[in-house]
Amino acid sequence: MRRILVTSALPYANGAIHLGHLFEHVQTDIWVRFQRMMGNECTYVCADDAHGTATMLLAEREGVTSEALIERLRGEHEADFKRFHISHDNYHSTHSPENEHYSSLIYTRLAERGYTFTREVEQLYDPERGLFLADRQVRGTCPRCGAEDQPGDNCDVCGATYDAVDLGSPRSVLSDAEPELRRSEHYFVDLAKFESFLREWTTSDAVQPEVTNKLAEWLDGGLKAWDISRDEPYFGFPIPGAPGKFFYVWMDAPVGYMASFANLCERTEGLDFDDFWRPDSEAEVHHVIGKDIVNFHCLFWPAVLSQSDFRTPTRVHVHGFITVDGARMSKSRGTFINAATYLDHLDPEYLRYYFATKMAANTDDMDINLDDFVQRVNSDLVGKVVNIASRCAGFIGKSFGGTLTERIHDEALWREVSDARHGLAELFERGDVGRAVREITALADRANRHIAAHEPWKAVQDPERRGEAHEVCSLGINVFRALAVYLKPILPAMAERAESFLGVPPLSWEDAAEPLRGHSIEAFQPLFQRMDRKALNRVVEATRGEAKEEQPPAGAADAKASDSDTISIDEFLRVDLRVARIAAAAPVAGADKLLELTLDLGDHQRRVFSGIKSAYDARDLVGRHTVVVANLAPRKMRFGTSEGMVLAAGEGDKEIFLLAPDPGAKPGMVVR
RNA sequence: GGCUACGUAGCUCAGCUGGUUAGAGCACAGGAUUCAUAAUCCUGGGGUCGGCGGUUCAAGUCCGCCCGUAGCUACCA
Repeated sequence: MRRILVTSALPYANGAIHLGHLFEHVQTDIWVRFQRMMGNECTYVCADDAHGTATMLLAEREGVTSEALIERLRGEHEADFKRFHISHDNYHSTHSPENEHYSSLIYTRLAERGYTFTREVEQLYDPERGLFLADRQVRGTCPRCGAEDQPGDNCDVCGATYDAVDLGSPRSVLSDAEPELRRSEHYFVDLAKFESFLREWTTSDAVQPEVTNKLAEWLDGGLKAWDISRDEPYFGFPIPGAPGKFFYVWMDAPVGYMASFANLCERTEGLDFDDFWRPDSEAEVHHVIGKDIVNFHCLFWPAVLSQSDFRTPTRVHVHGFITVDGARMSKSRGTFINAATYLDHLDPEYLRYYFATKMAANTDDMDINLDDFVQRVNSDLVGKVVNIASRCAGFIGKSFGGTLTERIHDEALWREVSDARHGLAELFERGDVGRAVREITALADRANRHIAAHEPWKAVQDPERRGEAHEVCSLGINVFRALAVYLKPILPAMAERAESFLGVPPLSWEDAAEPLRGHSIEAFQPLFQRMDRKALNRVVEATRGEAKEEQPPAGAADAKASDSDTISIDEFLRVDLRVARIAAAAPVAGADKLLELTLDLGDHQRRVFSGIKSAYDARDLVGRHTVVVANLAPRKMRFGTSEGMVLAAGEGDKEIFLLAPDPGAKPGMVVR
């Protein structure tokens, strides 16, 4: 028997559980339930990630203490996961005594052994709020492309990466105050000292190959020291022996896995913390995470564990991200769906099943397609799998006294279904659940074909073929039972209903090895309802509603798409057309169709990229007047941001004719 | 900008180390059937495998460039 500890990434305590969290926890839960069905001891723990500036500020905005906020969210998160049948053995918090203990212990051991040091750091400080600002809490002008109001770590417009101190005219997002540069002593983990260990660990089978590649990038670039301290005020744990300094949230977050487990051990007979976490432990530790946090889990975390007398993870399972209908989840599109909103309208197992069809062992992103979602659930689960039980149970009940035959009608078919348990177990083990689901539905197809070919509804009328009808339907029930075994990690509630229909104790994986013979079953009750597309639409609508509540001032006419071919005068007037004088024009290095135009709009100048190079020479344009769409949303282009569009006629290439007002028009004049 | 991945039928995806006419499910069309939750079975149409170029007897598969998407880029978590 394997002894396994499994974790999902800790949801952050600043919002509700949504589809993204659910995907990860369902994925983990399927693996965990599979391991348990195989007879392994599998413990699954998680916790809320409670610390950091973001929680602190959110609590402040809500007028509650950080402790009250995180306790409320922890309760909500735990309840949401429960309703999705996520079988956490413990759902703890990183703001716990156990976590403080282990975080301090790990830090102290690293410090004693010379793996930490301190250094003065210059950082922007908000004088009004009295705290140091993270890069994301500062906005200003991009030092590379000059775009205004960009975050302090990288530019949304040109993609440049920089430090917040390099921003032009910086502002604190908390107070709008101008930040000051202040010095402060920070604590670091000297990651460079772990390089040879990490080279080995990251190329072991603890991570997927593509993750090894990604990690090689950091290793090859040279590991920088990891800043693990933050100055007060900060919601977190004080660093021992360092007044006013707190552990950075990412220092204690992974320790939260240990802490949650320790908390569980304290009240669980036979579960011993050290059995799992001592360096030579033979138990397994598996982390399931998204690809955005591999550096924390595959560099920092194994590094600190390796030198603080703890074992390193057996395996880190990295998954990709989900998009909905081809786009990132978005509140305004109604696709940033919260667990609670979903549960108001739909059965959690629909989503568990659909997620399962998408799961693979790689780090590819996966798309949640709402139409596909409904189709897969209805045609695969209800139309194929459950249908087998549904179409056979009636005959068994009405014509054969509710008892299955001793004999198996088609040994070859049964063997095929039964033997599939070996291959399917391998697929579940390595996380290739999508492929497992495809194989399971293929088995359901086989059974439906077999039933159709032997026509029990006709055979049952014929005294000579009555026995055959009984055998065919009995085999159908047995196939269904095996499929229920295979689907049980994905659909635990459906499996439970199947167990009571079949009159059997909880199914384990090896139950698929042998069929039921001469066994009595209960009357059939629908095991799974078809999914209603309208209910899914209501989820999307409700999510949009939540978005509106949160951001009332959103432009009302904004998203309104007109069905008609004509537009109203009001719609036309929303287009702000202005006369502009071309103050400067230059080709763009590296672009073969673009000219960079500097336009004078009377009271200000702006930069516009225009695809007119094929028809105009830059020098001929300077001084000309033309017409520009002045309120077009700025467009991020490879060479910078275009702040408008000049109007021209023609098909392109040499056939481009720039619009020009008659003489007398002045820059900035409104065009109607 | 750099890095790691991904881009195959309307949709979701399979195609291992390059090897006969590129596959599946769903959707769609036609037929069969009626036991079953408008379920099932049979047949069929549908793809210049993101684009261009290269290596090779042979490329969806290898190489280069380009386009698009996602994540990362170490102080958002």
